[in-house]
Amino acid sequence: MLDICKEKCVNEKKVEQTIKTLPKQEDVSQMADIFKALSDPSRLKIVLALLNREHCVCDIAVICNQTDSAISHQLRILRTLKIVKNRREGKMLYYTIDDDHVAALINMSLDHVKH
Amino acid sequence: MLDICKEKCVNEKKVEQTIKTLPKQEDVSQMADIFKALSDPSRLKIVLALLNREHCVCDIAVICNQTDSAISHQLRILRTLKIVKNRREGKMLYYTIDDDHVAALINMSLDHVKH
DNA sequence: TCTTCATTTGAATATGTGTTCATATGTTAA
DNA sequence: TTAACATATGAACACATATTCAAATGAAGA
Repeated sequence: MLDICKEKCVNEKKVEQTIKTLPKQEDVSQMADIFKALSDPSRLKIVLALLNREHCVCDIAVICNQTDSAISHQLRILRTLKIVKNRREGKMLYYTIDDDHVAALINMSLDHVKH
Repeated sequence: MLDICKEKCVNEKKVEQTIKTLPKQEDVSQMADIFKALSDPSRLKIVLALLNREHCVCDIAVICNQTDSAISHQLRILRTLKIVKNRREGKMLYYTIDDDHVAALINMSLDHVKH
């Protein structure tokens, strides 16, 4: 399995030891998914807005200076990842954050930006 | 500026109040950059590996089951974002994490995955 | 019912991104 | 200098993704 390594510069012990510490590939993928959700500035801004309070789609559109449609597309992605949820009130849908860890993640990245 | 809103469903007060809470656009972009760096499973795996200990490029390649070249490309991105740094030892370059917040971010997302 | 309006959806397009392959650096030892 | 090797780089490709536009839902009121 690691035979090839012997002909290369690989330090097998270090490699094996680190491999043991890695989360399952499936967990790695899920972690990446969360980060990906927050990796687009438009989507991040939506989340930041909803972190302040609930908003309907067209309010978010104004806040983010984007089309209702564009916002709706992004909200669907966030909904699929269970980062946001919505409640209907008449014609309008009010969105809120549906994930406790998101706020913590974002605050941490804000810290990072502010050195 | 917000005149258009009066003809639409927008709640100006809520919108204005939320806009005040938003970080500067530049900060939002920088936050998104960090998340983007961790949003690719291959790149995330590299960071996870380096979180355990320093490794040279070809060790990382074995750990991640990828080409030296692919790893090198990803490391450049992580280097540019100052998430990793390297030190030379002979022919080899040993990479380590160069960012205190990254570990915290990752642990938080691990929590998230594990509910 | 019909109209209006908020939101969603789908297709199209333009732009971004990860990997591969071939080639270039730069270091060590002969 | 040369050869061998670890890593980096650039171009090319295939694939993902955000936004736009047009059209479809679905709710409320006339």
